Amino acid sequence: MDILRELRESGLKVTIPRLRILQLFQEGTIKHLSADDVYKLLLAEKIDVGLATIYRVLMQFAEAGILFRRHFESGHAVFELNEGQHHDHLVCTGCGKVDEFVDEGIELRQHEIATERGFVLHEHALSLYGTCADCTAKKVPPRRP
Amino acid sequence: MDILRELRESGLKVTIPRLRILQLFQEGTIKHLSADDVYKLLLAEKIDVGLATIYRVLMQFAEAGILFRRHFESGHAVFELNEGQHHDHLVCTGCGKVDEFVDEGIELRQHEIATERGFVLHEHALSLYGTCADCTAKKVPPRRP
DNA sequence: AATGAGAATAGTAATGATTATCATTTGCGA
DNA sequence: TCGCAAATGATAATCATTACTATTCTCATT
Repeated sequence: MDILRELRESGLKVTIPRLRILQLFQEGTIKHLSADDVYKLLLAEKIDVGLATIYRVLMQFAEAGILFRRHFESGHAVFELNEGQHHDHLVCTGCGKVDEFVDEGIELRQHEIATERGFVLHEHALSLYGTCADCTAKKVPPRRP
Repeated sequence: MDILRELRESGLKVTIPRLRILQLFQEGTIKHLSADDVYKLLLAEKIDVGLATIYRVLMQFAEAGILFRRHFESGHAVFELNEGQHHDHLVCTGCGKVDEFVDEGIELRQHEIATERGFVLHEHALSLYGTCADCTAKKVPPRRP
């Protein structure tokens, strides 16, 4: 299977926790998961796994480029599958929904800005915070993220 | 003084910790300070202040719009003076230096993107991570932020 | 200037997310 | 199959932040 190769190529042994965690992300039911989210989901599947293992594995996956780690200024990290295509995030402060987008113009401009200032750009994080259509309809007030 | 008015207008009483903390930011020697940075700086000035007070005051200042709270995905928050003009950040992963910039084009595009997706935009955070000219010269390797 | 009510403080305990430790178990190449 | 390094689960430790509380301080009113 594809998952197995991906793990082995990263020098990681194929273990139950790693397989299950990777599957969770590949199912794609929820794209952004925190360590605790993963823990609860696995416990619900009656998989005997320690929280420490989850943190370890998520970190290794991020190192290996299998997952991305994001922050969304919420005090805890969330992870999502690296699907090649870079993208930024649009987060609803009402319901927590996360939308994704790519804008070539913004990407380009970022590189120009970095270069103008003598920086070599490695990475960037752009998150927009707002109220989504649903929450606007429900009159959920804006909240600082 | 101007600081006094700013505090009173926010409904905050004028106290030593608040004055000193605000001064730290207004001096502008370092623009981005974490709660712990502030704590250490005040202790160095022999000001008897509790860490809890710092967190409380920084939060109140942020609520009052006197300071901004930022994250830079480093696991802890940093604060900076609200000088009216919105700006984004360019962070060097080598030495931690933080540069600031504003780009009207990016700002505009962000609003368009949010609107296209039915979001009402309240706020956004754009941080570019790279290696600054100095660190490039010193061959400091890139690091994930 | 003295006073008093409520706000603010320092110290510390508590919390939540994450990391380190370590004895035990497991994957997998020889 | 065997053996050993790698990985795991349980738990303690750490780090940033928040909650709690008795004491102190600010400031509008005397």
